[in-house]
Amino acid sequence: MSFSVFNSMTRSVEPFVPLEPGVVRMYNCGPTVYNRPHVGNYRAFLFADTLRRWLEYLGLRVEQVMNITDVGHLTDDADEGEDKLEKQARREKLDPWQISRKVTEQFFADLAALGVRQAKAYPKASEHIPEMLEIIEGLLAKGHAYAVGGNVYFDVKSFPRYGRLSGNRVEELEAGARIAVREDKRNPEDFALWKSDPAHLMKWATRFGPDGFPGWHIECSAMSRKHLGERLDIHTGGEDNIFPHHECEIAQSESFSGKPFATYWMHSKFLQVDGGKMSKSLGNTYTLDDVAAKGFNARQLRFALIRGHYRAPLNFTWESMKDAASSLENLDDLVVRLRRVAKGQEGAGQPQAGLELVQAARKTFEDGMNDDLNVSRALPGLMALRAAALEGRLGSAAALDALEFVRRANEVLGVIQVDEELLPAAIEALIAARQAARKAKDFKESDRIRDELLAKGIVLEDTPKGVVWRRKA
RNA sequence: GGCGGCAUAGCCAAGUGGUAAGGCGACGGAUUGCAAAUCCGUUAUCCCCGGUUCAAGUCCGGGUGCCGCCUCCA
Repeated sequence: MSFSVFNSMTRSVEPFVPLEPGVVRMYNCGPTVYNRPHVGNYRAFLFADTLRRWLEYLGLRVEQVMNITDVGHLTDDADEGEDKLEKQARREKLDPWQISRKVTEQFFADLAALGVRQAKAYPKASEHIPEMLEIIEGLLAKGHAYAVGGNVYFDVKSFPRYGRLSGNRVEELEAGARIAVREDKRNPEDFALWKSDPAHLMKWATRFGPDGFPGWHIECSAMSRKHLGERLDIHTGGEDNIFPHHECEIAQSESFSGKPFATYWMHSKFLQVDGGKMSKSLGNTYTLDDVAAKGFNARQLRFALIRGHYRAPLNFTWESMKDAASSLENLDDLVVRLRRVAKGQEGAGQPQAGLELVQAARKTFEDGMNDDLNVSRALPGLMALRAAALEGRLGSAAALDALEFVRRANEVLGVIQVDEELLPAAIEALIAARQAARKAKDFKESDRIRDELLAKGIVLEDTPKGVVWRRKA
């Protein structure tokens, strides 16, 4: 079975075939850095990371680029529309550049904590103004855009395919318009490539005027072109990006280059919280710190966010967070068990026993991931392996094979504790002291030591073959 | 009003028309110095109403509910 993905453009699952064999050029819509990202944002970024990791598992080289939008978007389309970065800057009494720098650093720190692999580049909108202007000039020259005063608009009527991605029809958009139409646009659905406003703080002087700044969509067209070329294999984003953002990107990029922009459009579903929407007013836009305050680490959050299918709504609750943590603990335990079987400390007598179970587990995992990154379908492969290990159906050679597989699977999941941890000598001594106390039937002392270890996060299990320890999640 | 997605056990969540994966939790039993872990067992008329079919969670029609977009929120 080969890798298939759901393409938002065709609304169907298609086999994934890169333009150039062996290489995938992928552009991920990144954050607007005016506010620290929250669990909802992480879901979208973890989806992109999982996709990249799966492509790498399949042996493809992934050229991944994620943009950092550090030029403020207007909060609305009216003339006095305020931009998010500038609004936040005023709130914090900083200038917008300081805000974007601060939030960008925070964003990278969060990604690192979540175990997200680094993209090839994280281009910033503010550093690609010339590239944007090049496209704008090109669109003007080709008659796809027009300048009015200090503003430049894309002429949507010049691009008949506009609306294909979102399924929106221009006529219907007009009917539903709720924003006062700017009088300088030829048509209400035209969107800005470049705007001018003397009151704007982040601005650049061009032939259109001294106080200009880019429209929202142009940055992605410019930066993807610069870092990945005119044609992309995959373009991702949250489902909210489909319209207008991606629709406009397609119009600009394809009108400019005359080539198809991205082959596959992939969008992740919004995260729900407590069965409803996540919003600042409800106070449920949790950050990594909020999650930590509830006693969960980033690894557990990563697992909670990737274990559902990226295209299905995922309901985030503290209970589901706890479930995920417990489930993950068992995956960690799987590795520990396999290691013991591989060392011959337990398991089936025949080293080769259960090799076919490992093969089946691998197939379950790969079939699931190949099916449009269906992590929920893939995970039972690992769980089945744990059951096999517990039931003593694996021999040492099979366990070794299984360990290898789990290690590889975790290159994709990025959540399992696969490396063997050695305990500090002081802890080892405590375990030995407890064993001595138990032998002497001094259970009061042995239980005291067990509690002491538990407080240090070490759980002891007395198996028929002796005591084993594991780290409490 | 227009476009799109979703609805499966207490909770999370798979499911390719052929008789409901997996996880978390709960309950009963075994095991244990007590626990933990583990083992055995129990835990779903698949949102509602019609229809197609030998057969529907899966297809079709109609409801209901939730989510997203409709000019700058992943």
